[in-house]
Amino acid sequence: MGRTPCCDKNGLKKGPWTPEEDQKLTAYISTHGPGNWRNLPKNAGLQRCGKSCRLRWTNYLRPDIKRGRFSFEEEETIIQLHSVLGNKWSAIAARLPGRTDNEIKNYWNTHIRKRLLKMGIDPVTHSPRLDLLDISSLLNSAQLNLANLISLQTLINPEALRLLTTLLASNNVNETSPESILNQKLQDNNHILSTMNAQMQNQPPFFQPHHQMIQNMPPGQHVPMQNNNAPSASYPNNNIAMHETLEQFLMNSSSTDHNIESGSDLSDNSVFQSLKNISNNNNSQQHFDFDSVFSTTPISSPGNLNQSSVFMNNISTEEEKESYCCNLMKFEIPESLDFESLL
DNA sequence: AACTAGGACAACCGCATGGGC
DNA sequence: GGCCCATGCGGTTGTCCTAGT
Repeated sequence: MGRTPCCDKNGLKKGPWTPEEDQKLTAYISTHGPGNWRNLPKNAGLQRCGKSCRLRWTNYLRPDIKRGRFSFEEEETIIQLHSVLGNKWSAIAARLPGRTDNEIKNYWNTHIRKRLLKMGIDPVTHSPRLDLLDISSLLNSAQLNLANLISLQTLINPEALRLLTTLLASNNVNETSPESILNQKLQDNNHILSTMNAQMQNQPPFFQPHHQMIQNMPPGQHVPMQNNNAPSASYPNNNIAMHETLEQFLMNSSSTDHNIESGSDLSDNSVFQSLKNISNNNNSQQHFDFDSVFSTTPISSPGNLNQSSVFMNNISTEEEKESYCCNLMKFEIPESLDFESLL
C-alpha cells in the first residue's frame, strides 16, 4: 500500500491557527460541510493542508466541543474506560460527549497518568506497582513466597484479592488464631479457588491489558464486555469470572448469616447486595467499598457511565480525589495468607 | 526585571485502515 | 488482487503560559 503524502509542503502554513483562519474554516464548513478535506483548504482560501484543517475542525472548532476543565465524573469515566480500552482515545472520546480524543489523551498524559503514578498505580495496568512495594517486609512475612506473589499479582484483580481477604476475616471474628481461621476457611472454600483457577484457564487473565486481549482473540470477535444480566464492575474484563466465583462463595456460605435463602437466585444484584451486607456487618477494620468497585450499571451504555460517579459528587479537593482513587485501587495482603493454597 | 523549568495543550507526523476504481 | 486516495488514529513535538528563583 502506497504511502499517502500528507500534503504539498510548498507554500502551506504550519503552526498555530490564527483567528482569521479559524473564521475562514468555520464559515466554509458551516456553508458547505466538511466534504473533501484535501480540496477544502483551496476552496476555503486557506494555505493549509487538508489534514491540518480536519484536525483544527475536529479538535477545536467543532461547535459541539465542550470546553473547560474535566469534571470529576468525566475523569472517573476516563479512568474506567482506559482500564478497559487502553489507549484507544477515540473509543474513549466516543463515550464522552463533547470531548475529543486529543483532549482526552492530553488530559490523561498530563493529569491522570501522573496522579496514578504518584499513587503507586501503574497507569497501563491500573494495578499497584510491584516495584514500589516494601519487598523486604513482604519477604519477612510468614509463608509468603515472592515468586508466588509476583505470579499472583499478574493474575488476580487486587480488589478480588482484597474482597477475599475481607470476607475471610469477617466471617471468623470470634475464632482464636488468625492463621487457623484462614486455613480453615481456605479449606472450606477450596473449591472456590479451584473454580477461580478454572476460570483463569478459560478466560483472559484478570489484568491482561486490553490490547493483548484483542490480539489474542480470533478475528471478528468482539472484546467481551458484560453479561447483560450481571452487574458491571470497575474491572469489566474480569467481571464475569469474578462474579461467578463470588457467587459460588456465597452459595457455600451460611445463608442465615447473610440473608441469603438457600436456592435463591443469586444472579443480578442479589449477589452483590449480599456481599455488601456481609461487608457492612463485619467487625473487621477493613471495609470493602462495594459501591465504588461494583457499579450496577452496564458500561455499554454511555449515559450510565457516570452513575457510579455519585460517590465523587462531594469530592472537592485534589487530595480527596487522590484518596478516592487510592481507595479504589488499594488492596491488602494479610501476613498469614498462605499463597500456596491460592495457586 | 530577567531567566528558567515545568505544565498544559494545540498541532504535527507517520502509520493503519477502508473504500473506490 | 493491487493500487491510490481520504480519513482515522495514536504518539510525539512545538509553543505558550506561569510559577519559582
